[in-house]
Amino acid sequence: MNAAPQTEQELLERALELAGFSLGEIAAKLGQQCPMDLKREKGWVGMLLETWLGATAGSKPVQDFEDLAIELKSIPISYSGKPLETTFVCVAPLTGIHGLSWEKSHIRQKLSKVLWIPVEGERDIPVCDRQIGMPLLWQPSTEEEAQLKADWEELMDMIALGEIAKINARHGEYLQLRPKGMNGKVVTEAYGASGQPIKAQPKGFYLRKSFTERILRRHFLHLAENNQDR
DNA sequence: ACTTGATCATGG
DNA sequence: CCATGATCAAGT
Repeated sequence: MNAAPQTEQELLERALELAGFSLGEIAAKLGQQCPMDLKREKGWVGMLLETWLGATAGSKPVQDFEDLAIELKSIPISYSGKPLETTFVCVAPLTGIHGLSWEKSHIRQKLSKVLWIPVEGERDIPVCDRQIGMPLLWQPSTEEEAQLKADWEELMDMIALGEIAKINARHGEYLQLRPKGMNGKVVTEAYGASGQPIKAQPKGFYLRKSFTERILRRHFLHLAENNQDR
């Protein structure tokens, strides 16, 4: 519905205007029905915000706001203000990874600039009543990027060595690999232990809650400090 | 209580 | 199948 924002400032202003509205109010403005729960429409909140803000990418493997190089992420928040879920970033490449570096990786590109929009996510709040929070435009600090890079290199080393069968969600301090697919039967091409092609379950990169919690806390604590001065 | 592994919808 | 958008729910 809404046209793509032309500048970062315009995108931020639109996101700021969303704060305080409920998902049901925004859905109504878009002529959409609000689902009773998210069991069968897990991406509904993210799609709603994309539509409202004028995201352009669709299902292309680029940032939501390609021209602005900004990725949009909604993040479900608990009553205590902490993330209720990990954050999916992108699928992990399992083949053709020879010579791939963090600097050239898809995930680094996606995380280079993210507009986080917190949304109430407790299941006892009806979806239509859940309120949208203050947006946060984030770029990884030097430390954060180093942490992500370290995890990424550990995980990608396992993939490159054909150890995909050994990978589980326990690897990686801030970035983890988890199954990504319609169900456990979906398979894709990967490398086996001796370099031979094998079939494996597709994997996705997810940010652990401890990482996103720190992003949110740092930002909103900073705001609180600034407000004390006024 | 919390995380891991599984699952759902949609479009190309 | 691959990509996007994620949350559910079993297991520990």
